Amino acid sequence: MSQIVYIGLGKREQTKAANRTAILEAAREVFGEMGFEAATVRDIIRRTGLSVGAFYNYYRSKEEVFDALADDGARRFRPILQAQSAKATDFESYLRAAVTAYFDFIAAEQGPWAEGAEPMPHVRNTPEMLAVFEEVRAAFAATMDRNLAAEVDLDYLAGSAIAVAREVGEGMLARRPVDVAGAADFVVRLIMGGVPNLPRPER
Amino acid sequence: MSQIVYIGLGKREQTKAANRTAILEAAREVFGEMGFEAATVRDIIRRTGLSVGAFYNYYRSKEEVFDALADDGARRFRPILQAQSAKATDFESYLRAAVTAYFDFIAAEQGPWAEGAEPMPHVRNTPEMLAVFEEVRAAFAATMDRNLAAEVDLDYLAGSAIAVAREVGEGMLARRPVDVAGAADFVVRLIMGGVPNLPRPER
Amino acid sequence: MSQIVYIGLGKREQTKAANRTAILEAAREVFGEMGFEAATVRDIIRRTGLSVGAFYNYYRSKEEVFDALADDGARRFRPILQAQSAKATDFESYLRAAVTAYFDFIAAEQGPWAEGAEPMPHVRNTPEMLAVFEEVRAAFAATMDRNLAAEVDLDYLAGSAIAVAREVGEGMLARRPVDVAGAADFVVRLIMGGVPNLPRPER
Amino acid sequence: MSQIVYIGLGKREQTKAANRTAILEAAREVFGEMGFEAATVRDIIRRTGLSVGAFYNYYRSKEEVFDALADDGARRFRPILQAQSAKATDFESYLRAAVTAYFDFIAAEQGPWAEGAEPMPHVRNTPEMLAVFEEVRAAFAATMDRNLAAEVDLDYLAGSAIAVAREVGEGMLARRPVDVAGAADFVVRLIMGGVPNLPRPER
DNA sequence: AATGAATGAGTGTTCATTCAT
DNA sequence: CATGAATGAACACTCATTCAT
Repeated sequence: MSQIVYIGLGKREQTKAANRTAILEAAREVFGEMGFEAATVRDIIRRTGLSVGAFYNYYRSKEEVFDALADDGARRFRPILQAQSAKATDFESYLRAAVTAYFDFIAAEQGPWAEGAEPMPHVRNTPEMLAVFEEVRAAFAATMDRNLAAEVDLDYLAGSAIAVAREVGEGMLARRPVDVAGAADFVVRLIMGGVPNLPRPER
Repeated sequence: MSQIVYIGLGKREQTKAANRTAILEAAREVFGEMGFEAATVRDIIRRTGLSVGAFYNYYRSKEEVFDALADDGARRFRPILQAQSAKATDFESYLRAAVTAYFDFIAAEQGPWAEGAEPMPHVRNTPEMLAVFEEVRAAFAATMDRNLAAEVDLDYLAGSAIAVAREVGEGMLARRPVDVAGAADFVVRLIMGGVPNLPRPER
Repeated sequence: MSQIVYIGLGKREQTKAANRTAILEAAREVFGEMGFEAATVRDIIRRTGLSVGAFYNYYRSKEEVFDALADDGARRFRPILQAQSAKATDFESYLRAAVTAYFDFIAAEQGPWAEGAEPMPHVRNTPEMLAVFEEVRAAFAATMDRNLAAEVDLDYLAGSAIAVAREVGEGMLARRPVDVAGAADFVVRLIMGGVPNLPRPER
Repeated sequence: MSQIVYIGLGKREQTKAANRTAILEAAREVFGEMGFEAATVRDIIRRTGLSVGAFYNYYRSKEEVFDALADDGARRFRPILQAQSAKATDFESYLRAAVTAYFDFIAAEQGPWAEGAEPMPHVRNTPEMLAVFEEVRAAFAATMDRNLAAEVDLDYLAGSAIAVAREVGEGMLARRPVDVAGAADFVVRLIMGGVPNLPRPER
């Protein structure tokens, strides 16, 4: 008596999963570019080719996608950061790995913004970003000297590191050629030793 | 009994200027309390006692008041910055003076944002904001060691310093009590010497 | 020292009042034809030539117009009914006067429904109707024999009288020529004496 | 062990019929509880365990189920009416039997409408409803005095009687306890002898 | 047949902006 | 200039209906 066993997902489930992701990705972009309030559900679905109705088949409200983004962001980013955190023997090497990973990421993603479009948006207060912030803060605490970590203002520090990485990342994307290693080096040196420690750019 | 003689502005001009300012102040409050998107033009004019129509006599759009607000901030902040720049003998003292001035400034302005309100929406790159950036960059160049200044990536550095100041400034406003000196010290030490140089917060 | 005194309303106020009324009338029709739920705000304003926005300048919500209708209906109908009630010496004469007034009213209003259109709608449970119902009930109580009024089921009776008047009124409008007096006579006789008392229609 | 042999309907047909009925019953409940407009197709099928798609296999639209419901009521009620008509010897006894049958019928069906729910939306003139009207008119003609019947406006009368029965029936359902006999008595007496003939309600 | 995801017109409502007064 | 009523595009969201599976 034979029975065919389907492993994995049927076509329907595949499409569903794909749509869910598509909406999520579109929402990430749109929220990033315009902010939560300014972004409309139509802005989001327009990028997916789906209908307004479909949006509500997958998420119950605009707020729900926003929340889902936090989950997803944390879910995708955290392993990367955690991997670096695990490998890293000290704070500096963690920082360098994390910043490099981030710069690689945005360099790879910059595609859409490549030409003419709005400048790389200031993504802010996305739940996703808050999750990343927490991750970074925790990694800072974990990889820093125990004493140091206990004595430093970790919120200010993590916030500053992220702010610098964002700012420099944005500048990096605006320059040709895009120099990930150089930008990362700048960030790491600034954070680790301040101005006197800064790399000298090539002429 | 004598007539008062207005020199400079007629009564008409005075009211006009007063209305402009009233709208600007009301807008600052309202945007602070509800965020740019959520705030309505009616929310703004309601606090001025003027009519919707009058609003459009003074500003062409909601966006324009918003920009005027950023502009106004920058316009008022630039002279302060320049004064510090003139006084400063070296980079660190300039940096400290500038950051302290900035923190004093935002602490004074924060009134409406006081507690729990939405964060100020992302300030767009007003021409005046760019001017502030240039101001800082120039001051960095001027107060730094000639050699150092020539060899460091001043755009990245000025951008980073501003980003850190903004980030820490925002954090500062969210804490009670608001500690301008402590926050400024954090920024200066981070920029001047990186993590090892950071102040230890009081327990 | 002369002063022109405007008596009455300025042009603005006139238009405002006219619009308010226009919306109310349109709402009366639309709610009548489609019912509260099915009726849309757009259905209402379409008949006024105003814009959606204007609707909300006059009424805060769809529900509010509906409620306003009750007020208005009571306000307009009650005086008529009360006048009859005051004049009437006995129940029968009141009933005849009220029914005749109602038939005159619908005969005069039938204009819009005249040709082709939907049959005269069953307006029901409009707050307006409830107000009229109460009026009729009170008038019944007032003009009936004291003993009788106390002993009869006034809710059933008023409801029945209104139902009959509506039904016969509808029939009346569908016949040519429209015979108000005859229809009213039918209703009065049926209510006053039942089938044996009914008028014999002319052949 | 033998095969069960279905006579008449195959299993397929049985399920089909069952589904049709299930949808009809669910719709009766849902329309009763929320009103036609507020009720959604999903509300209906949710109670049947079927899918939205299945709904449309049985009825072409939400409106169609609604009409089917009225139709169904009329179809089931007509034979009852005809039976009374056959039995009745005179007009009054027919009227009483018919009204009582109607009140029994709606009292039995009222289940879902029980307390506080929206009133059943206005029943449209289903062909079956018109048939009921004709039935009543014919029975009036048949059971009335030949002379009387010839001389009275039978359309107005049948319409009035039905309107009164509906109105009082609705009122009856809204009172506790539900008093079929009392309500029927009211209707019959009103139609047969008008106000002076009305029953006196118990105190 | 049955399923349930997809569709998109439609809902009540808001609000920036215009313009007659 | 000031006023505030009018405008209509836009919003988040719903739901009857269709249709690929």
